[in-house]
Amino acid sequence: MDDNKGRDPEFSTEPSAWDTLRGGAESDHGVANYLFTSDTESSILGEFGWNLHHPDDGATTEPQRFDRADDLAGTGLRSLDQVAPESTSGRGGPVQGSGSNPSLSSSSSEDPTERSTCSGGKQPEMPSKSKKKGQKRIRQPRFAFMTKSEVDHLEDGYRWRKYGQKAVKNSPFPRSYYRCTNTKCTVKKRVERSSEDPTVVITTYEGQHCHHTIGFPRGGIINHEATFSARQYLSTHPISQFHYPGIQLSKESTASMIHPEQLGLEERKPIASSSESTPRLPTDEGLLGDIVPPGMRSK
DNA sequence: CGGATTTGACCCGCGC
DNA sequence: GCGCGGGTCAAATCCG
Repeated sequence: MDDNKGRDPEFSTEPSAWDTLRGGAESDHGVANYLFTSDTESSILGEFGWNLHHPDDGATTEPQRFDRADDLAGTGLRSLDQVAPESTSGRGGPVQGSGSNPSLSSSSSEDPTERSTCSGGKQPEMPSKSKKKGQKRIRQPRFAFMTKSEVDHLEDGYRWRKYGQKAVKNSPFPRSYYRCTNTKCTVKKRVERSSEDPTVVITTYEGQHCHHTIGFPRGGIINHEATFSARQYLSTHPISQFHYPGIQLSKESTASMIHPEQLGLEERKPIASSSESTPRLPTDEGLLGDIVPPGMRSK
């Protein structure tokens, strides 16, 4: 809805972004892409708390972890500018509100961790429409996964507000942009369908929640056990600190596992590459304890 | 009426 | 330098 108009290749038949993903994986900046292969994903997912399966369907997903923006280059989600920790999106308008007042952080989270992860240390407010020029934006860590599902929306225990939708080049399906409704939370996610396989939903999370989940308003549940396990896993597997508990497919979903091979992901970098040894994020200190919902903590 | 969504405009980075 | 494409803003609109 924008510049795309007029030259919108929206319905072109060219390869999709995910085609790029398959073979175009390139981490120009030597950034490590973390991809859970079929070998490890199940265990990791399980321990990770990704109950990416509908209680009835047993749907699964294929997650990929991106520590930095650039890494998404491989996913076709290229050219994701770097967002400075202080400003997830330079323009930080009202909606961006997240940053509105990190220091305000209320109640349960006054600890520094929350500030650092939630607001990313972002400035309380950015003049709208004045993205700091010259300031390279540093993206927050991302975690993407593909889900075979009829529905786009995965219940993950958080509330999201849609703030944009764009036509994706070479794909008949638009990409939707959501951000966490929590004012202190800057987490965002993109949802799009694979142009190649319309049944595949690609969800990319960016940032880390600094608050608790709200549960599943639509009747879903959070797998506390799994999440707890995830905590334990995370505590010993820094790489997995990126934590999104309780992802759940909705009823209509007929999700099933998508194997890397099917997506040509075997061409991607192996899960554990270089920096995995130290996959820690700048803001991960004490993170785990903060992003785990209270109920799970008490466990 | 307030919150969520839609959607056109704008900004920015990157490739050519 | 320019055009393309992605990402975000924000006013308008929708909806409960």
